[in-house]
Amino acid sequence: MTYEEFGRAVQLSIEDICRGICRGKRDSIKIKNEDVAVRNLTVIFNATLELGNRKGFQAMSLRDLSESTGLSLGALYAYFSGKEELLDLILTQGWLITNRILTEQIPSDGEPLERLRTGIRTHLYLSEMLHPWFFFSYMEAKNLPREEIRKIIKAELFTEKIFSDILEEGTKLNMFRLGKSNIQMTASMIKALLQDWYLKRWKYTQRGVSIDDYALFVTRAIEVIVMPVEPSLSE
Amino acid sequence: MTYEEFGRAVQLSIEDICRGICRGKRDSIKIKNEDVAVRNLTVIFNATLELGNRKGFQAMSLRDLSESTGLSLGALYAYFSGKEELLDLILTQGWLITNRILTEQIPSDGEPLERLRTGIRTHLYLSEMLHPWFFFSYMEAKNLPREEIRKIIKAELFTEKIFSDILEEGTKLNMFRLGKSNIQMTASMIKALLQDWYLKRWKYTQRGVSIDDYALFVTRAIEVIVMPVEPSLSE
DNA sequence: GTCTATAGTGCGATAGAC
DNA sequence: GTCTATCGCACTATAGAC
Repeated sequence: MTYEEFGRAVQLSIEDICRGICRGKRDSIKIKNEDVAVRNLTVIFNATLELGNRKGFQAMSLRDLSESTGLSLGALYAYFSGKEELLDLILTQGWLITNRILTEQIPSDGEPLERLRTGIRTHLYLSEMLHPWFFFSYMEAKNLPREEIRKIIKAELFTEKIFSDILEEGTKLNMFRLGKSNIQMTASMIKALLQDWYLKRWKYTQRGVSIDDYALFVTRAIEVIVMPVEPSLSE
Repeated sequence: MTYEEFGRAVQLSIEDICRGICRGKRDSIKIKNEDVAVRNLTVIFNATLELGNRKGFQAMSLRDLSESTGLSLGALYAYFSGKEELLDLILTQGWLITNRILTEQIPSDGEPLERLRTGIRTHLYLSEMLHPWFFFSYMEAKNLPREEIRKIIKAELFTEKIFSDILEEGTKLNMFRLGKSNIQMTASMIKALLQDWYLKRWKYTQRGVSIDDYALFVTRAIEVIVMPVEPSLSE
């Protein structure tokens, strides 16, 4: 699977996220016309992610957001009750979608090696598709209230567990060769490499490293570590 | 070398950083008594790093800082001209020290494998010793003015180059087996793993993974990738 | 060198016209 | 649904007493 194929298979955008929110919160949201609500909420979210990733969510004022969206200060409050709720909406909804796609796309059975490869590619592709959201939620995590932080930590560990489960099964089947403590460390390492893609995208873009190049590199690196005999990185 | 040994060899603390600043800025700083200046600047820096890492530098008010340091609002302004300069002081000085220690500790000649191992350990140990500073500068980087961001990017690439130089030399000497494009990707991967240590320290601490455990894991993982025959990760 | 008091600014949020 | 106008508050930074 390449990123292009993934893009065709998984139609997904910030707009879909917004539609989900509108449906879910038809009571609390003050806008009755769904098309208007979805359209504006999409503009608001994109602007929030852009401003937040550039100067930080705290530093972004609602006046900035107003200017950037073309909506007035007053109008913004028809879509959320305050800055705090805006943050919560973005994070919660993104997290729901991420989990759904990861669970859907990574087969729960089959060859561990194949599942490992699919897991790595799916996570990379998803983070590419929702790059502003992934970057935002990583960078803002530490500034959140305690309850939100617990959610984010749970999400981090959930993703890691997807990989450690695969590694564990492969080890049981004697296809991977990892000691018990190294299973968790390796899963953690996979996560770190997946995150580096969206945290340092400027670097990879600048070097002409495509997401499929990166996926291939990570896959091979992990395979060398978990497999008894090497598919070598050498050219 | 273990972390404990490193700690004895490299005496270093936030206080030393502050003394460097006081000496360097004897003109602009309003405090004449160096001992007082160093002591208070140390308190200010530690509090700034703690508050900044918990709620974000932008969200930290000087009132927070005043309460946390025990100095009054007015007194703080004897040590820096404003929030912006405070940020600049912390980042610039930390960066100077980091570069100095990395350059000092990683031998510029010798066996590439040994230099690789030393480089990994030195960076890990240094980031552990100055953990609040490393975490802070990573997380605040994106919110900085353009000129500061250029500095940080330069620092990122500088560290990466230390590793890609080692990998390149080892490849020339036929001790490592890496294609040209994989040299840079591997160096980038090393950086990502080094950064994961200080970005997710809560996770590793929680799991009882010590910094020396982590250093060993990373070293072995990288060795499996760069070396033709494996020192295996298996137990 | 450190304090208290306060000036001036820009924020989040709301009210009420359209 | 969206606007403008404005309230009350918290912020950065400074002035001047001690």
